[in-house]
Amino acid sequence: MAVAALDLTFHALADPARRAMIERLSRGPASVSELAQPLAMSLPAVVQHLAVLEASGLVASQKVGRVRTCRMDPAALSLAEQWIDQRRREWERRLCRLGEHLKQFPDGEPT
Amino acid sequence: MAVAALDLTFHALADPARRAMIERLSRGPASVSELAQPLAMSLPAVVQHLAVLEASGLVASQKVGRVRTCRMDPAALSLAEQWIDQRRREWERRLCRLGEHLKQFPDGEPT
DNA sequence: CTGATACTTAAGTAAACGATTAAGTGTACA
DNA sequence: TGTACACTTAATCGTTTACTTAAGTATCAG
Repeated sequence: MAVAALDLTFHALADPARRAMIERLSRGPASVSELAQPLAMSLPAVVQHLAVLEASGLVASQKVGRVRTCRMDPAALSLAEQWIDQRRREWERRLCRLGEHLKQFPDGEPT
Repeated sequence: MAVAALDLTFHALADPARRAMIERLSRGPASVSELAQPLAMSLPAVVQHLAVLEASGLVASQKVGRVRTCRMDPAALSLAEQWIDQRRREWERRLCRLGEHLKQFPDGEPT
């Protein structure tokens, strides 16, 4: 269940244009045009990237008049961060166990 | 430059099979067959996923005799985690500034 | 030497991606 | 009213992905 959410989130983060959009939105809301302005691509391309970001939950938007305002939602970002952190912790935990183990056998691996 | 590295890392993390492989490797080294065993796909498919993981630097492997042993490298993971953390921090920093601002204008937005 | 094991390589395929251009919709404003 | 603006939709196109099967290579065990 959470698997698919991580799929969408990491996939959304795997593109430099989409990360640039998130970097912009982390500094505050922006319209679609404002998001598109620094990017070297057509507006429809930007909108497609935006759809990927919205599908992942990283970004939400609402339209008022003729301008759509986008804002970042850090919750999806935290989910991804937590997954990474858990893997890193598990890796470190294993190193600790390994160290404790080696202390008992000062002159080489027991097995 | 670091952009391409994040591309590769997030792309590597965007697939459930590859995340499963990393989860396995966070608990210790494993052979290709061991990585493949819980996955519902052919061995060549697993090897292709492994190539993606190695290209991102998340995993390294070496062959001894006929068995290739894979181990996780947490450095690439940290790089991704740092990018996420920076975005979250910037978002939070902006919330703080916004709060300070609103304190000066208790009855609505100044602009 | 023979056979089993552990990959490895190659080739092919269906679907997803990332972009484009062209045309359309709905606001805002003079 | 009419024109510029801010998207929006649709159709298309070349590339990359995520597999597959089939066949090949290199150990190791007896």
